[in-house]
Amino acid sequence: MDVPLAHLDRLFDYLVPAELDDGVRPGTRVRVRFAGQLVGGWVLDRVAASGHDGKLAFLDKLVSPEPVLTAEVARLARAVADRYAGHLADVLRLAVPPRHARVEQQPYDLGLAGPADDQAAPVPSARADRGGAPDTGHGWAAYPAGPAFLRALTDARAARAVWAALPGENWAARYADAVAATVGGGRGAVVVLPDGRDVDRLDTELARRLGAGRHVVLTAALGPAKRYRAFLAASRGLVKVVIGTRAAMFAPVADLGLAAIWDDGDDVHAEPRAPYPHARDVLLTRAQFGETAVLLGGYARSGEAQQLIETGWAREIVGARTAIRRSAPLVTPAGDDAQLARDAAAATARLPSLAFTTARAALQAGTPVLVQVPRRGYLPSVSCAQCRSPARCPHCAGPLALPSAGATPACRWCGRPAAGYACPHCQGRRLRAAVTGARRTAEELGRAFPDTAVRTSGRDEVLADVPAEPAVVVATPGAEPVAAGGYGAVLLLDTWALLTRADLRSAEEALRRWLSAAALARPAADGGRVVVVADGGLAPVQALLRWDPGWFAGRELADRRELGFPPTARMASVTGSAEAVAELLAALRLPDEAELLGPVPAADGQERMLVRVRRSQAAELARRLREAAGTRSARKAAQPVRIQIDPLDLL
DNA sequence: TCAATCCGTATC
DNA sequence: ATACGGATTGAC
Repeated sequence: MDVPLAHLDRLFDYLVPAELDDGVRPGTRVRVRFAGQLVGGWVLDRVAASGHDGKLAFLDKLVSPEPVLTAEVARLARAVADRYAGHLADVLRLAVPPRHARVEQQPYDLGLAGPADDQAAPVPSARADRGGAPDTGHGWAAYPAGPAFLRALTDARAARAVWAALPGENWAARYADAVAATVGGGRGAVVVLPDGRDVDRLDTELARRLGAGRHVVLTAALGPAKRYRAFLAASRGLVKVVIGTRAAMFAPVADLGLAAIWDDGDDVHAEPRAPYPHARDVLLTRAQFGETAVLLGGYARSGEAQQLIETGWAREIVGARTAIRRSAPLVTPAGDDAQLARDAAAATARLPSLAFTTARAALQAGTPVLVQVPRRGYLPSVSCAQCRSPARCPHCAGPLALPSAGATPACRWCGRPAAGYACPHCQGRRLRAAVTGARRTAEELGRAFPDTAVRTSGRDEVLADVPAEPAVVVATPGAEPVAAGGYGAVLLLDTWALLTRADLRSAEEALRRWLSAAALARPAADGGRVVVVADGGLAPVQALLRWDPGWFAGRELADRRELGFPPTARMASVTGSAEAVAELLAALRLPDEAELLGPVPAADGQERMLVRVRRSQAAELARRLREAAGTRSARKAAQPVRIQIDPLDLL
């Protein structure tokens, strides 16, 4: 029922008029009269008798006989709504695209050359054939646990893997291998990718592996008609493989054999609309319902992925140490320099000499150079003036901030002042504000390297690839083009802005971005060099030097366990006007041992409270938050509150 | 005594 | 939300 009220998030029985008897099937959209008005609704089931005591009304109208909500997706949506303390209707809005009547009438054109059968799915090739994209050339065989994982997919077993892609890996080809193996085993697959460029890459690889018309791309960027067409191809069972951005996470693929996501640490996987589900969580929930295999891959590893390994839920697939040595570029830090460390502005205004000479050598060798610079707009935060670790509240481990220059720092979570702060790492007592530095421009680099083409790839214009010729390519994280044959040098600049962000995940995020860029460099043996302008003693820098995302993720997860952060604990944030937040908290029956943090100011003069519980109480907390939202909405609360479970921005 | 209004509760 | 019912209030 499409009513935006928490306490009405339940089933209602309606009589079906005789003339609609055929069309009204589970999964169809209907219109019903509810509390005097006509609202949209979903047919979840047909039953002979109702348990409802009062008198039943008739359905008003069948919107379409197309059963767009499959039983599996309905169940999944309910589970997602429960986990995120949200409404089923909200999740269904995310799961089923708006109807497009014309598309529904048209016969679907698969663009098939001929009928393909599952048995003909190609076997993963041992040799790479990539036309441009870098590759290790060994496929899944480069990973000791790789072939067994593919076999499990072919045998339709529910293997669950966290995959650390080797530097230079053509990850899209490996995902295509995994999808082909799943299809070969007679089952379907859903793959979620961060952005359109990644979708294109996998699309190309899949077309190569499966042939035309065997898979479909589902992204919000397609627009309403194409999106609904792609959706119908899946819900009608015309294709078994759906790939796309997070819009694809609910794709109605029957008999799901593989749920996969690439680079799950990328924050674009978090849905910005209520109830704010994360694609990784949705896919894991799906996998738990069916006998579905899971593939979480990336050059980096998220804390959540690490948790899956440590709890034994998933197994890791990593390259052998020798394979990593063979394919990794040589990474050198350029930032131990005390001078650079003391002054962030100086560090970003000048290209350190090592970075400059490395880039020049790569250009002279006839190879392109990638320069990664962070996007603008990071939040200022406070860190130790001596060792630069982010300053955290001694009480609740929230981030400290300076209310005004020279003032006592205070916690942004619990509001407690942190007078006499001493850094837990180096005992330093002075704090520094880490403000956003000036962004290096492509023009500046052009001056540094005259006679060399400087290209940019970023928010406005994203390049997919660049040729194997000397050029300086300036890119923001996530927009790095793939270079034919790999980059001769990769420079990671302005690392300060990343590392000192007032964000729980800043170190993990920095490493994720660095590894993704560094993975595009040639192997060290072919001259591939990476210069990271950061202190070589920092953990994420160490992880990059050693190319060991697993080591870092393990450390990171241990830290989060210590501090009581997700994913080792479950947090919920309640945001709204002070009055609304107080109202919700008054209605909330806190689980035992739940911790309340805050209030802290949020955007637009709003207020935010955090609730923290152990993971074992996570479901109970979500249930009670739903209940509290229900009592509030039943009392016709005027002001809205936003409830988020494990929000990414735990400021 | 009747209607206008308020409040609480249910919404099939 | 909207709709309805029962209680409450106020004017004749």
